[in-house]
Amino acid sequence: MEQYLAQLNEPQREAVLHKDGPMMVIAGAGSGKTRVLTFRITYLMSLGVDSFNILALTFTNKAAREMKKRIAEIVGNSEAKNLWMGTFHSVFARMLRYEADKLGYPNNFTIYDTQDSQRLISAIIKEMQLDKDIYKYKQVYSRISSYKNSLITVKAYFQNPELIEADAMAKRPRLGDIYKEYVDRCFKAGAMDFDDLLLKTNELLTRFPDVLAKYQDRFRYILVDEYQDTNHSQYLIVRALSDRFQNICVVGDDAQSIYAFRGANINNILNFQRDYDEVASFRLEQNYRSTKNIVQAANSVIEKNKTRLDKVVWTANDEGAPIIVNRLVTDAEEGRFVASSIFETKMKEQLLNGAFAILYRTNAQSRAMEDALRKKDIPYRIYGGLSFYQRKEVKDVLSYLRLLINPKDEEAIKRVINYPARGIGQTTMDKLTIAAKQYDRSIFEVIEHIDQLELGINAGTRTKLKNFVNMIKSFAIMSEKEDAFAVAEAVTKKTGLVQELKKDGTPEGIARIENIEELLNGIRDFVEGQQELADATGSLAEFLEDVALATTLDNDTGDDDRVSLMTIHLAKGLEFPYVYIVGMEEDLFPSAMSMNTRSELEEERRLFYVALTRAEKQAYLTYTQSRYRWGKLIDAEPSRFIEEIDDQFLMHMVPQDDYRYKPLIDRDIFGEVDKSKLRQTKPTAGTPPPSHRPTDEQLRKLRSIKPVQDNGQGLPKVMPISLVPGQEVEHMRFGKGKVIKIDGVGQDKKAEINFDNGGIKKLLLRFAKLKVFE
DNA sequence: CCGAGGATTTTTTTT
DNA sequence: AAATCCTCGG
Repeated sequence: MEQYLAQLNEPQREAVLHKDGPMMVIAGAGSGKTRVLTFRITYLMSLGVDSFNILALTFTNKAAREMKKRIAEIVGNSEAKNLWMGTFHSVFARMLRYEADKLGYPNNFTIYDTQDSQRLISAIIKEMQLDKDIYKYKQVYSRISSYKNSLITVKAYFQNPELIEADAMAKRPRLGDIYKEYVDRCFKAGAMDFDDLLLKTNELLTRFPDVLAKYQDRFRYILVDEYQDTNHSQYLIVRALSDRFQNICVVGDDAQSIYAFRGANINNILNFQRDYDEVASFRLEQNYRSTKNIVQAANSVIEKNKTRLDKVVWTANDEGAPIIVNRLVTDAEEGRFVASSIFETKMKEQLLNGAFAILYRTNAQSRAMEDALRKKDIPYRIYGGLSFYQRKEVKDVLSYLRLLINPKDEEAIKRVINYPARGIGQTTMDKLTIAAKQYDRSIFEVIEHIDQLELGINAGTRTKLKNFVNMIKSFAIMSEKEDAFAVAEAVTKKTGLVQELKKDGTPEGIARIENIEELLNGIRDFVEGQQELADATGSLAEFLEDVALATTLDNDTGDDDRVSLMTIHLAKGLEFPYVYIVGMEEDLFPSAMSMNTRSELEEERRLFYVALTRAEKQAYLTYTQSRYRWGKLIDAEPSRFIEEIDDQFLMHMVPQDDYRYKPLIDRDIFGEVDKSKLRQTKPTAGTPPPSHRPTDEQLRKLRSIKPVQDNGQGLPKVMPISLVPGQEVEHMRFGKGKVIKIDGVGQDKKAEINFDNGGIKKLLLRFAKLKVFE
């Protein structure tokens, strides 16, 4: 053990050696928190803590796998295997499988992914004959999702007049009814959506004290990584499980909280010390990842946020090069610049492609980068976007497999009952859906009894339906004897799925066949790989669960050398020597959707902080003057975040003044850049952030910034603002102002506001996110 | 019931 | 620009 402890710095060591009781580790970017977590777990085991009693919750399954591997190297594989480690979703899905019957679910329950959920909601809206322009399925979905993450069940919803009122005000009075129907349908289909995995875990632990006691006793030591990104539902699970032994260790960085949009509540980490008694708190502030320049630049950005814990990240690393900022004319040119810059650097420094990452705010930005990289023959890999398992052809095969495991799976049957086409159309499906509702059975069961029912379906179609059901049943029988791979292969052959694609003959069709083959290979690997593990059976059900909960990063084999392309969200926790942050433009980053409230803007800023701190040696920021958006050329302005970086850490490749009117300076963006033309911006006055370990005096000063309570979290968006004339308000764009009058009702409620420096404006309250002064 | 072709909409981020 | 939805003729 000593040899491992010697690898740690003082605060890291303290965090590892703290044994019992609640503890919080505030870990700055690049401060070695994974190392602390790993060593802490091995340390606990070295003290005799049984690996069965340790639960570690990570952000991706890949992170869990890697940590497990490293622990296995120290304590041996057989011990490491017993650790419960994974994402919240996968760990509790596993737990729910054991306990499903208590909640009335089959233990082979299906996990609906976002697409399944949205399709179901879409269908419900249609069935209820609601206006789809008012009840947009995506909005309804995210609404329901945020209810679930706040533990607002259907029952709780209908008991809460404020929520009902809020939805009614938003012209969606039937939202509660949709919610109810959605939950019922999921239940009947034996399906849980992503949010259910957490919600039902909460339900399980609350309703069954004996179950709670069992898991409390089992998980004596709980560690949670990326705690700043947990939502209320996750928070309650952790609270409940750690309640008995109080051995709860949370690790996180409030400055890297970037998932509020899916319910993450930054207050979970800000209030941790209030939630538990006698919290031991540790701060990891030394960054081992990046150059001084990058660390300080990032600090200068995050300082602009009001809501944060006191923490000063510093590094003993080299000064490093300034961050290079470049302006390009279009997004295509931006791509060419990045590609040629990567090419040059790679040649000059003799680097692998893996040393480079291109990060962007939205997935749509990857295209321009891809095109440029492909032209230069630079291998790359895109993470995120549409995942492999969500591609149509792959999902079709998976739907067949899901159906034979759980015939009640409504989304699966709707997807494949007529693909490949077998003469079962919408009319028939409508009849079946109505019958299923009427008899309170699944569609599959209705078809099984089709001859006893009078559904107005003609004999020919009935035969087709029965054939379909029999085919699925034959697969189910087969799966009792054969392994997952054999079954999957039979499915692709017997359903005529592959023939259908072969017939098509287009390049897309061929690519789709290849994807299906890849899926089959994946299943084979799974079957062969998993059977070595004691508790894994390599069953089809298990494979499907893995697939449903796989994060995009999880599938990364990393065995070939490529440039990485991904959104900044996905890049959290990763690091690369060279990082290109592209699309540094207003309305793109920060996103146009996130500039209405301070808390949203602060989240964007944290996102930028995350992006910058991914870089070890060199960061590049690029922006364009115009870019294609929705197929149209849009003018762009440089992001405010560029200005927020202290100038001394930047190097602009293009002069900043009069950029709109002057033609580009004489340089070849495809190749050489005339270095004499580069301008290092003059250092500005003011206190630069500490470049080496700060003195105590400096620390005290810097830490005197108090965290501000943020109330822009969780559900408050739901609440309509009630304004009266005379009230003082603040608007993100227009600043402070006074309300003159209010008119309109509900959705159309408008306020006339006199802004101090914007004049009189009429704003729809539904859109204008105003801050009200008391 | 099926598919082609046109109209419409979409972009924030993801387990 | 691309994906999805919708309509209409066969």
